[in-house]
Amino acid sequence: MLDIQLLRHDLAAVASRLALRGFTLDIEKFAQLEAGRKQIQTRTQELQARRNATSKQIGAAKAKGEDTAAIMAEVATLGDELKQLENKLEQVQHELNAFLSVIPNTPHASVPHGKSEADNVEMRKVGTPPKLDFEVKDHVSIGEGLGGLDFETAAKISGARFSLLKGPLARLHRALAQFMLDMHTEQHGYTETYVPYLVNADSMRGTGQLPKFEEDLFRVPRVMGEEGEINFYLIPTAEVPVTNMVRDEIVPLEKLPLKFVAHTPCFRSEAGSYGRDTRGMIRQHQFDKVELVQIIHPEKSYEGLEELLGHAEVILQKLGLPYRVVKLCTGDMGFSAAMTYDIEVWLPAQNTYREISSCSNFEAFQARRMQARFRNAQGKPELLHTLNGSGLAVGRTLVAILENYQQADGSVVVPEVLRSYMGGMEIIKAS
RNA sequence: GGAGAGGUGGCAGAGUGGUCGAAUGUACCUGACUCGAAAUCAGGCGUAGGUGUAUGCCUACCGUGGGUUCGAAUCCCACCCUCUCCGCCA
Repeated sequence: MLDIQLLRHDLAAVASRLALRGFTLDIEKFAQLEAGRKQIQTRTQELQARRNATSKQIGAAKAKGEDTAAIMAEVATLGDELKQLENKLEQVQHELNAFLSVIPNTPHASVPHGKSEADNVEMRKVGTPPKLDFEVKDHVSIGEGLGGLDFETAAKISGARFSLLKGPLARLHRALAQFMLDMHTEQHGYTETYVPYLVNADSMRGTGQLPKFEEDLFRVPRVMGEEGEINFYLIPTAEVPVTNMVRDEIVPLEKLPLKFVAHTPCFRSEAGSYGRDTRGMIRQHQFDKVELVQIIHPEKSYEGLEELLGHAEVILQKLGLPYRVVKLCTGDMGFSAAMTYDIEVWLPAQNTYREISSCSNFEAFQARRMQARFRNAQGKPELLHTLNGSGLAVGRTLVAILENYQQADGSVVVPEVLRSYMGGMEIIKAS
């Protein structure tokens, strides 16, 4: 959510910044909603003030035992208009709120301008793609060849876009998550958290998934009450429950920054991605991810973003996986982000880099929706900044290991840092 | 699932229809006293919004949403959450 004061005072500037990311702000609609709101609100408050004053008179008069019939008759005439105005005001405020809540964040000034993925800017390449002097297989062939990856059974149990791991590959998956958690808690200063996987609508609104992206989520109906249904939502990322820990909270200044890490499954409906990445584990309805979240002082958030990005990169470095970092352009950034770096890992079978982590600064965009604040040096509540990034997507990391560490005979070498998590196993062979 | 208690300001905790946005304590800020601090004393101290050049004035907010009333923290209804006991249970 953008600051409504900013829109009131500098509408044109906000509109032009949003235009950079391909979003057209309906200036006229905003002006019209605002004008309506102002007029109705002023009139409503006038009437309320009059009603309150008169009611007080009645109270005072009654206390003295005077007759109040005349004043009561007078105030009674206010009732209808006031009720109407109050309803109107509520309606226009709802409209205004709905209007605001689908406006994306404004990009940071340093974000490169562009329309799509093609305009993202490569920051650096780290590591060298392995030279494989044999016919390179993709992770599906490798995994199935090892007898540890089974899409058919997953499809029988659930359907398309699910996978099933067995034996050493299932263990490798677990090893990866453990390794990442250990790195972030022991080396990078994050507090490990275990969080709910089903969250309420307020939490989804807080981080920006709702109201605009409901079709990307799995909704779990909970109660059908008189007021309508109450839903749970399956988390599409641990960002949602972890960031919402500070929703409606005022965090003491000295506790900042809060740094949390969580390993959770993520559930995405992948509506609108029909036909994309249908083969393999790249795009699934369910996948595991280790997520880093920082709740941070506004002046420190860009520093924090670089740091968080570095924490994610270390994982790839330790695993010996080649990757590159790209800075997303204005047109490719997510709804809530002010700046985003993607980390892309090298996948030999695709002969390209594929996204394995996304690290963003949301500035106060999420915090404003969540009313997540801290008490500043003057003792006044002020909005926090929020950051998050994958550190890393576990399934895609598994894919990268299978492909980068594959051998001519179809076996896969276990990266050294994972061996202690694998009971000392150095190589995964077909059973 | 059954029975009961409760949700009020940063925290604790009064308040059962009329100057209650809310006593009191505590925390915090300012001043006095002090070489300085503690203690003491005096004053200040919620959030959001509207409006005005301005001291300011006004509105809303006592879990959430409805309702009754001239007037609701206070009465009524529904829901959410927390706690205690019983039952069931990974």
